[in-house]
Parts: sequence; C-alpha cells; structure tokens
Amino acid sequence: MTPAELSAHLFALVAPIVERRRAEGDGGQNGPELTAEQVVLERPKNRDHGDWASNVALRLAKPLGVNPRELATEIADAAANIPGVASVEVAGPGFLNFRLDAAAAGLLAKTIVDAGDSYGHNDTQAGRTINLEFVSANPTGPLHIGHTRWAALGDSIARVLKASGADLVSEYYINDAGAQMDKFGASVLAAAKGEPTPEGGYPGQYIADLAAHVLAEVPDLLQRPEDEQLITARELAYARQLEEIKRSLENFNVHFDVFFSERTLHAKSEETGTSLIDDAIERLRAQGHVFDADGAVWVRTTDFGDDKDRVVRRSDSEIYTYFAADAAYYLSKSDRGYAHKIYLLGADHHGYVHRLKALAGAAGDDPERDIEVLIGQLVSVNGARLSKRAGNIIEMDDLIEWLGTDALRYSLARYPADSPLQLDPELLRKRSNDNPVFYVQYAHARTASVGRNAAAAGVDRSEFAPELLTHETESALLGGLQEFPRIVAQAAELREPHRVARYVEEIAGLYHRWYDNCRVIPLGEDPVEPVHRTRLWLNDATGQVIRNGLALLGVSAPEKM
RNA sequence: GCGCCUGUAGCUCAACGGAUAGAGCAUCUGACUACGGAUCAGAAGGUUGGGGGUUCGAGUCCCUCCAGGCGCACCA
Repeated sequence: MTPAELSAHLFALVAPIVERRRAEGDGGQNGPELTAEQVVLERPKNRDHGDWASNVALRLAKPLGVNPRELATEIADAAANIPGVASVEVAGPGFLNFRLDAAAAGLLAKTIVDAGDSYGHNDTQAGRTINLEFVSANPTGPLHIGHTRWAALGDSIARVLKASGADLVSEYYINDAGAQMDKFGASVLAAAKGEPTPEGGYPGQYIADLAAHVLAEVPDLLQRPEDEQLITARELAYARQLEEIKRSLENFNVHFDVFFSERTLHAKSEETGTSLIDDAIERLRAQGHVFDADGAVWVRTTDFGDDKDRVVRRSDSEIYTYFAADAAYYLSKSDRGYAHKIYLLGADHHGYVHRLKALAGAAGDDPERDIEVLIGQLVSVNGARLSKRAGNIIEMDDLIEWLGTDALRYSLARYPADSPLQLDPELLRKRSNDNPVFYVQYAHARTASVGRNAAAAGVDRSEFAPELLTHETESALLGGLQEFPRIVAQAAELREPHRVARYVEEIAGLYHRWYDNCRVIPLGEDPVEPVHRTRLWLNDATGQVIRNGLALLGVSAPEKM
C-alpha cells in the first residue's frame, strides 16, 4: 500500500459522496469539480494521528456548504472498507486519520529492495525537455565558493529532475568572448614579463601560475611579435584554466552534459557569412521586437515587463553586447529541442531576470512557462565579500580539500537556494562531526554492517512475512520510506533538492531508533526466526533509500566509515 | 528612490495554507560484558522582526512599518 494507491482508493469513494452532496445541497451545483489533487494524503508529524492523514473533508466542506466533521464522518465510514486499511478516524476540525494494517504497510520493504536503485524514481516530469544552465563562471580564474554553491545545487536539481523523468541537459556557458578575456590575457602576459598587473586586470597567484604554464609551453613567447604574444598568452591560459575548472567540477562530482562556448555564437558561418548572433537578431526583428535608435540596435524588452529596452548592438562600434549573445544562446537552446530553460543565477545577477524573460517573450515563447530563472542568495564568509578581481577568493578546490566533497556538497545542498548562507571558515576547516552528512552516512554504514553480520549469522532474505513488522518504530520507519518517491517528485517540481537532504536525515533517525528496538540478528544462541529474516528486508530497504537519496545529492554512501 | 531575496530556539537552519512551529550544534540528565555509542532515551530553550487584514485554520497569502543582503550600463 503506497500513499498513491490509498489516495486513489480514497478518491474513488469520495467522488460519489461529493456528487450526492452537491445534488442535495442548496446551490451546491456550482461547486468546483473534485479533482484527484484535492485528495492529498500526508504523513502526520504526530504519530497519534495515524499512518496517513487527509484534509479532504476540510477542503470540500466549504464549497459544498456542509459541516466538515459530518462530511469527514461519512467519508471515514466508507473508507474503513479499503483493503489494507486497519482503521479510519475523524479528528480535530475534520481530519481523516488512517491506520494501515501491518502486512499492508510492511510489503513496502520488499517493494523497495526489488526496485533497487530505481526506487524513488517517478514520472512526474516525464515528457518535459529541460535545459538547465548553472555555474557558467568566466574561464578567467578558478571557481570560488559562490560557484561551489550553484554547482552543488544545480547538479542536484539536475539529478532530481532526471529521476522524475525529465529529458534534461545540464549546461555550462563559457564566457570566452569579449573584453574580460582580453584583460585576462593581458594579465597573464604581464605576469610572464614580470610586470605588475595591468589596470583593471586580474591579480592573484593563479595568474602567475598560468603565466609559468604558458612560458613552459612556448618558451620563446616574449621574443614573438607583440600582438601574437597577447593572443598566445590568452589562448593557452584560457585552455588551461578551463581544464582546471572542469577538473574541479569533476572532483566535486558535478557533471555537465554540455560546455557551451560563447565564441561559437560570434563566429561567422562559412556558408552564410553570418553569426548565430546575427541570425538571432534577425529572428527577433522578424518577430517585431527589434528597432534602431540613436545609432544602436535595441530589443524592446519593455513590452515584456523589463524596466527599459536593451541594446544588443552598440552605436559606437559593430560590437554586440553581452545581451545579444544571451539572445542567441537562448534561441540555441530552443533550436536544440529544449522547450523549457532553467537558469540558476546568483543574487548579484537578479537584475537580469526581467530581460531574460523578455527575451523569451520576444522570441515568441511564453515567459511564464518556457523560461525559469532561479536566484540563489550569495554565500558569505564572515561578512567578507568575495571578488575574483580583488583576489581574496576562497576556491572550490580549497574547500574540497578542507571538507571533502561529501560534506561540502551536502552542506551546500542542505539549504534552499534563496536562503542566504553564512559559513564560518574556521568551522569548515575543523572538519568536525557537526555536519549531518555524517549522521546520514553513518546510518547507511550501519545498514551495511547489519547486512554483513546477518549473513555471518545465517539470517537471509529467504522469507518475508510483513505482518510481523509490528513494532512502532517499524511502522514509523516504513511510513518514512514510503514517502521517498513523493519527496523526489517534490524536490524536482520545486527545484529544491534540500528536501532530499532533510528527508534522508529523517530516515537516518528513524532507522537508528528502529535499530535500538528491533534486532535483525538473534541474541546469543537464539534461533533465527521469520521476524529476523523479515527485518533484514527492512534493513536493506532502508540502506537502499539512503543510498538513493544521497546519490541525488552527489554524496557517497559508504559501506564502512 | 525603485526592484528582488531574507528575518523562526543561544548558533546554523527546516516546516505542499493544516493538528502541540521542528532538526542539528551548544547546555543539562540518563543508557555500553547485545547486530558499529559517529548511537539512543529524556530535559531545557519561541510573542516565527513589529502592527493590521484574508479564513474553519497563517511562520506560510495581502497591506504597512523596521532591519539586513543584493541589484538597478550602448560592462562582461
């Protein structure tokens, strides 16, 4: 018995009741149709409220014009006959509290073990084609703590969406065109020459390291023509830095399907002689949203709620703005088959939300449906603001070294994106056991340990008698395990992977409490009984759920610690 | 000035509009000659920033005020 099955049963018997009530009631004919979404079941925080609870009577009472408790009582009487339901009670203002019988609830343990790694996967996002873009840091320096948060979050969002059936591609947009790249190249070249960082350039030790790398690759660099020096330094340093970024992400267990170069948007096609940006502007012009004024080319983004219109081509030169590339990139995503685009941006970029949405509108898409911009609040460290240009950065690599990928990913994915996160570097450096990730991993290691010991003690899964899982900690644990698919679906729909982390913490707690009360392996010389074998199923099911949950967060589930 | 985000226990933070607002850390009291004590049982800790409103029900939605973060380019 899963909550979905119970919900379906409930819906089937509530519908006729609602129909009849509506027919009887005065003016109730105009009440809203009953939909399956209204028949929601939730697991009550308070165990006294049963295994599952529904507020369906409360929600329907008003539109039907009836007393909620009276309606609840009628539903409860009918629901008592649902197979697997032990009892139904009406509580409070009109809640329905369901209790399942042990056998129906316990069946889940086998279901989970049989489903294995796919338990929790669902089809709530099936049929959606999604392009998810995140990190997208300039290749002019190492990834820092801010990028680290988006990397952890974005990758986990990708994982929960895929687990929910979405056809998703994760992308990293490389800003490798434009003035910042030239400043980057000039900084590296200056370092190679032993000169100070140029005005507006990039400081930092990594620039010197890149310069050394470039000189090692091209020993006669400084003997070459001036303009060639700059290009060589820039390109070699760029390639090296991008490699470093990819390596950092890999160490962090973050996967991108596509690294998309901005330069490909600027490059002129040999066939048409135009660039993707040229084409994009023309396409937007064809939609009627591009105009010329003051010698510049504009997109009328104000038609779609932007504060002001945006320039795509400057008046003083033939140079496209960053926004023009954005437009071409957006269209590229559509052209490649991704109807839905998700952008994960830092709060320091939230000013872009309107113009990006306007872009979707100008392209003929629906700004409400086809584009989604998630704004994540910045991570601060002891109040110090981090800046790549200022050089006082905390690098992702250092963080990984201090904390380890597991603890770092977990701590960053554990909080919603819009909650500002304040990290204390001293605390991070301590690598303390304060982090809940250890609690969860320990629970998983314990399930593995119990499994090993069970095998040694001759307890196996040769039989399964779910009606024996009667202890209150067993029904609590089963109730928790049951929720996993719903949690994954919810995390995907809301783009909030922290729900998975919180969930897995709860499961770990439920498991530890069960472990304290119910033995899988008989004491001493006691014989192995059916209940022990059955409990092994529950033990293994719990391990599976923790493993699956941690996998969605990109965190490992160790067998031993 | 305008806009976005945030304000919950000493600290870091949870809570599809639902029942007595929850975890971890810190503090205090208990449990190891039983499958891993990196655990468990219990205690204490709150006017959910203030004030109005919406309704069967508000930390959650609306209005307003206060505080903090961030943003308002023909830069990238």
